[in-house]
Amino acid sequence: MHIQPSFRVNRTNDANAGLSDLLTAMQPAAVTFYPAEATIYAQGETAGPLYLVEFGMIRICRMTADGRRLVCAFHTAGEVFGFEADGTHDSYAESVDGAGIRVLRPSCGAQPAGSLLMVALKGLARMQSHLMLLGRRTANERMAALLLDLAERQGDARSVYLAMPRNDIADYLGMTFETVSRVLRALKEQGLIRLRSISEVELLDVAALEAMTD
Amino acid sequence: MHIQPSFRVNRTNDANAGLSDLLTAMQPAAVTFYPAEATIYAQGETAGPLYLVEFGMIRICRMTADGRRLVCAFHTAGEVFGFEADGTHDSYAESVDGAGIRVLRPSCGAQPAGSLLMVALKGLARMQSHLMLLGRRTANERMAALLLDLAERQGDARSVYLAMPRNDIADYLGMTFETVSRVLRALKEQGLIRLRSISEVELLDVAALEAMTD
DNA sequence: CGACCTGTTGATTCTGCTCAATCAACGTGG
DNA sequence: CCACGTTGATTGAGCAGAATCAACAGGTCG
Repeated sequence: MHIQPSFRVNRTNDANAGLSDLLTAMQPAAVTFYPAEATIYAQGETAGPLYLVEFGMIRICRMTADGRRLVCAFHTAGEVFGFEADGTHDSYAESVDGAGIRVLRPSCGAQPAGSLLMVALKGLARMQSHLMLLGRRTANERMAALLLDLAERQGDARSVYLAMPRNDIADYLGMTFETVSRVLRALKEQGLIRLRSISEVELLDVAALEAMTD
Repeated sequence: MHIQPSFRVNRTNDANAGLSDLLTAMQPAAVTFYPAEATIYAQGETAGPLYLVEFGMIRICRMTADGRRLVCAFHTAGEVFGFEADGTHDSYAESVDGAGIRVLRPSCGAQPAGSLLMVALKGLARMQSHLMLLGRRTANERMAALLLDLAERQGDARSVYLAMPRNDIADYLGMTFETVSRVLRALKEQGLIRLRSISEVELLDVAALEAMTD
């Protein structure tokens, strides 16, 4: 069966596929700096533009009525966030460690829907993995998956920098920060990782970690 | 701040928003019938067209290497599935109870990216709720959320028909089918629901169920 | 009727949570 | 410089919710 270009997606599966198209279609605005813990948009706020991370780390969160929080996603340099199906944000975005954000305004003539779709589809794929993580994986497996994911995004297969505190990791992995501590210790005692510092993890056995995530 | 039409989304927030646009842009093919348990596409298969559910129910699944399954989504009449970020499906789709599916082929002249994006964004929103469900809700709350979701999609606020077996429900909610049974019993004993039959649930206290989901 | 499949229920185990103490790293102010 | 308070991380003890293991009931189909 044949598919149209609008369906077909870039075979070159680099992390920034579609991004260059998107940028040429947008008028890049200036970079705004958001200090640590600063809010980029709030839950319930009217949605509008998209945001491109230039540097630093961003978390997308949701909160239940009684205060339980889930971190839906972390975003680092080169990633786009701010999609919303209806007019309002049903999640909120905050800077984790101080981040530079560029607002993407659609330029008049261009039709960015194609590249937008591609970025949205990447988000879908990422979320599906996250779903599997939360629904069908143990605490150890979840941590292994996060470490490998971060390592890949940082372009370093051996060492991972944890820009976010334990609390954020816990809310991303669907557990408590105490369990995050314990799981890190467990992985350490299995010889899979080493804790260089509180926010620097050395991956000693990448193969074993990957075996835990599938 | 002003946003472009391509960003703006239909304010009339009916379930089928964007679908009519999509259908006019596509050449609707004939409806294919998939019997219960039939595979629509497999994990690892090359992705191509999109699929529109005409009747019946579809499940989108993922499987870990050691056989743990997660149902990422259920789709009923009027919903579109089959999106994939890269060229291959990293999930698989099956008919739950016998379903009619229409393959959507992009027509040559049209530019379906806009309506496609809208459908994809709806999928994103739905998945985010599912993430919260799996990450931060108890078994009872998860079941309440599913019941309300199905009731809304069936257009009936009082009664829900469960087209899928307990096993599918369990894998959608990230638990075991035994727990599904127990949770249904717990909700029944709390006077929130009534089990008309094995696959028919009457919602006795919608307000209380909604209070459990936020 | 018997085999089988789905669903329910019970008993027990176990993973991860709750509650709580401790510790290290900082920043502040006397 | 040191005492103090704060915050984030680690660790421990006990507990709870859901999983696992197992038995059993009800329906369907050969």
